[in-house]
Amino acid sequence: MGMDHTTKLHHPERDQIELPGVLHALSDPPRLEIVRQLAESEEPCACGSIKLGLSKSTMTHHFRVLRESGVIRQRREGTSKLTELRREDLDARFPGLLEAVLSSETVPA
Amino acid sequence: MGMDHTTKLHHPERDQIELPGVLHALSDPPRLEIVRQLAESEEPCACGSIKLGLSKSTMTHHFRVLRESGVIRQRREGTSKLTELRREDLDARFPGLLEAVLSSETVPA
DNA sequence: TCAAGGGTTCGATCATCGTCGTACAATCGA
DNA sequence: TCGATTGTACGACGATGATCGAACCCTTGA
Repeated sequence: MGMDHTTKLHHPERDQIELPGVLHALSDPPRLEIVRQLAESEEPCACGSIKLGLSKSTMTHHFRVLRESGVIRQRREGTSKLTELRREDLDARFPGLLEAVLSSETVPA
Repeated sequence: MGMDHTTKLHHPERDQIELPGVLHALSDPPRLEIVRQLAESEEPCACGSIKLGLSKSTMTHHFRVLRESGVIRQRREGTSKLTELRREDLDARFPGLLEAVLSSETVPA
């Protein structure tokens, strides 16, 4: 069976999550949409269940940006990869930020 | 005397302020610092009173990004230009966002 | 053992961005 | 009118970023 459940994926520690990095991660519409979908499901969500009409490699890129900035956490689960929002870490580090971002309209203009 | 007090500078209407644009504007450290300083003074502030060790043209660039994304408002006042945060518009559009951004540490790591 | 599903890596491409220096414009004070 | 102050416009340049296709890897199920 697989060892090392929280597989070798660079996740910053809570203290190392930087505001500019988070804001940059969230400033891209596809990534914002990913985050919204993760927020809605509230449960760890398979990477591939989020479809935005982008290629697989582009999705991998976006998930990496989100992960390395500290917005999401990912772990292997069998053949797929489970993704979830780092709500508690974000709330601890930047109180109110995630909620403010999530509560704004999806397609305002 | 000068006519047209709110001089010809593209400011988006409140309704047209977009979240990705705001997040992108705030994701750059120099711009974040500008916003913090504007928030501290709480009064319209001369462009040039904010010094970050960047060239004039770079500062102009950053002010434009902030203005066109709807984060700040600028108007001519004599020889200089007064800049202020669009607190009310931002709060109306994205409640809690500005406060969350401003209340986070300046140099955390 | 092998095939398939799910993700990653790599290189390429094209766009955007941050920064600068120089030149320019506009306003006010002397 | 002149000069000083203040900010803008214009390229330019290097860095970063978003996107893709193709090749590859890893796990599971047959």
